[in-house]
Amino acid sequence: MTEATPGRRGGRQLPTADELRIWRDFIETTAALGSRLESRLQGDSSLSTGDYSVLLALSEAEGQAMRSSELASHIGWERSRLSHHLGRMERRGLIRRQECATVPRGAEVLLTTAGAEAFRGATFPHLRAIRELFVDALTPDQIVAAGEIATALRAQLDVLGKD
Amino acid sequence: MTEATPGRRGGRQLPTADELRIWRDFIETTAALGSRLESRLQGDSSLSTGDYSVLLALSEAEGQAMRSSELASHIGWERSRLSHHLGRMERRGLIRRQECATVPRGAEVLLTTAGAEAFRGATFPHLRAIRELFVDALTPDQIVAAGEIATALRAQLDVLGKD
DNA sequence: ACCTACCGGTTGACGTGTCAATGATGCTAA
DNA sequence: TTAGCATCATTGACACGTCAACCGGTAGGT
Repeated sequence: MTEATPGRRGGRQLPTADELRIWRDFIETTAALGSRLESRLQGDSSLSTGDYSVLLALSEAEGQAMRSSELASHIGWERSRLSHHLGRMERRGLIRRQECATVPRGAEVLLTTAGAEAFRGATFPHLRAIRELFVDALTPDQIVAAGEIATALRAQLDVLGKD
Repeated sequence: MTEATPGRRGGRQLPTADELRIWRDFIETTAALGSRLESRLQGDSSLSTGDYSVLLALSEAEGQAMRSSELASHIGWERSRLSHHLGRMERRGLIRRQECATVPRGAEVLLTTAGAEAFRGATFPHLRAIRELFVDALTPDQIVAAGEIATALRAQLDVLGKD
């Protein structure tokens, strides 16, 4: 680097103009990509990506059922978020909740037939959208690079903690 | 199944397992990055990234003022979204709205002193967070690659249209 | 036994985003 | 002129997320 003082990364405090431009492109484009996926899924199946995550997890679970906390940590959500979301999904008939026999004060979340059906109908168009919007947009090298970038960013998020 | 004829990219319909894993890492990590930035900004300045975008645009505008529509297209928001957001920012005293002299039906959005001050206080910590969470996480090559990936993804979003 | 502390889950308040509908006002064409 | 029509902005209804408070129950320590 061009810095004289050997602080961390040369002691530079702020991003350069180029770095900032790339940052904005990157964060805005990935956000736009996410919301495009969201609206594609919505149009194809009337499910949100949140619904999809929940249905995917339940579909793969034994007995198409999971305890609420377990489900939350499996898909990486806070319990409160999941609880609100399950309420909305229950109103739409996609899942059911019932007292858990084994765990006191536990809630068992189960997939309904309507939920399973909605998930089956959503899978193919969703994966196709991922191919069209992500895989087809990039060269194989870029896909690999995207994976490495994600790994590096995740590592930095982890090392800096929740501060 | 559906593919006796060679479609594009060898007729492959769905992403491979590797592509899907990278996709998930990528989209989840970028989303997490965005929300970490959000909460850093919130903690440092009590502003959201939405607030920041609005304040940035107004700060750079002549007379610290802009017409609502102009502002919306400048930061790439729908007008309805902006209107809701401006309502909340106005309640907090960050901006003011008044009838526009030049354009009939136009609303002029102006930065208040409190808004300008909040923006000044937020800038440095925000840029520092971008450096820590993004720039410092990646090698220079990866930063360049991230820019190229963003460009390629954006191009694909544009070519596929709003469907 | 009692107090406390945690644990699983829910709830309410509020900020945020989208969509569709609504004013309010100019522009244009029959 | 007037009947449409586009434009600028707001509004209401709703989905989604986070935060903090809460409730009910189990477990430990005294």
